[in-house]
Amino acid sequence: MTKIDAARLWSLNHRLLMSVIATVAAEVGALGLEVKELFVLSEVDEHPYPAELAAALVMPKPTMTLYVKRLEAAGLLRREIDPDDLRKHRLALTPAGRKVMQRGMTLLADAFAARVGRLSAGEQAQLRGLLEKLTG
Amino acid sequence: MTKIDAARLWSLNHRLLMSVIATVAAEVGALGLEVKELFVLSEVDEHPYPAELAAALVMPKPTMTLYVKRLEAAGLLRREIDPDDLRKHRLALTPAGRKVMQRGMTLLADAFAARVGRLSAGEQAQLRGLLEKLTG
DNA sequence: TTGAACTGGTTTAGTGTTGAACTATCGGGA
DNA sequence: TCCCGATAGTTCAACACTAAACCAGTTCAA
Repeated sequence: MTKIDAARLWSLNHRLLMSVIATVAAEVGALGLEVKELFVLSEVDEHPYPAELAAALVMPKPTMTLYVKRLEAAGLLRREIDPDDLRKHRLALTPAGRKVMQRGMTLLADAFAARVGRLSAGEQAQLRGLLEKLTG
Repeated sequence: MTKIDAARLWSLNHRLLMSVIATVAAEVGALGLEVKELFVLSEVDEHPYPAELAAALVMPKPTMTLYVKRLEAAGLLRREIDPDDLRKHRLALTPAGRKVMQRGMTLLADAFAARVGRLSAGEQAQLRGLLEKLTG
């Protein structure tokens, strides 16, 4: 694969993602949530500390502070000091937060699926495996 | 593939792209350019009008106004009124703009390729095939 | 123990982005 | 010809984002 081909693929891929975000923004907004906030919620189980979350989602720490604050105020997230390390704030989804997160991810998945419908189930699994290697 | 898996797939893809952007930001910056400005340059040939560009790159028109203004001021872009429709501003890369664009896209491609390098030759071929189906 | 270096998280101040409203032009129908 | 609705692009005020600096708590070597 030549360099210019890789750049082209990358660019198309980027456009695909931007377009999916734009498509679901309105529906996700109806849940009282922004798309980026939805991403935060979706990773809380796996990365329950703000600094971890920020690294996983590739965003600066102050931005995460802001999102966590908003999500907590909205009652979607709980936050408590970690007794083992008083610097850390352990995060957890509230029941409402989990519900909204699942609905939002379904919206996102639907929009994405509409575009990747060209791939068979097997191919989708394949793609997932490859992306996991790339992001690991 | 369940919906939640599709969401996971989307999330992985998104993280990959964000991470590549973060990686090249400094090098592209050395060219006197932001990554998003680079994207604008890369699409000018194909979409020579601001409104078209904004749609193609999925960004609002005022943002495009700003980028075009900056890129023109930097001497990377030329802008002239379209004689056939006085509302339109036809855009074209200057020689300097084309050079910078090509260098920037190479940086982007290299960063992408560095990650693709984790995959075996067979896996790379697989990935390429899948992405081509997705974006083709 | 102490304190220097590090990590988690927040605040602030400045920059970047964008929705809403605007101007100018176009295109088509009466 | 004269509207009227639509489109290209811009302006501006409001909002979102983040770099830099900061505080608090932890770790570990001396």
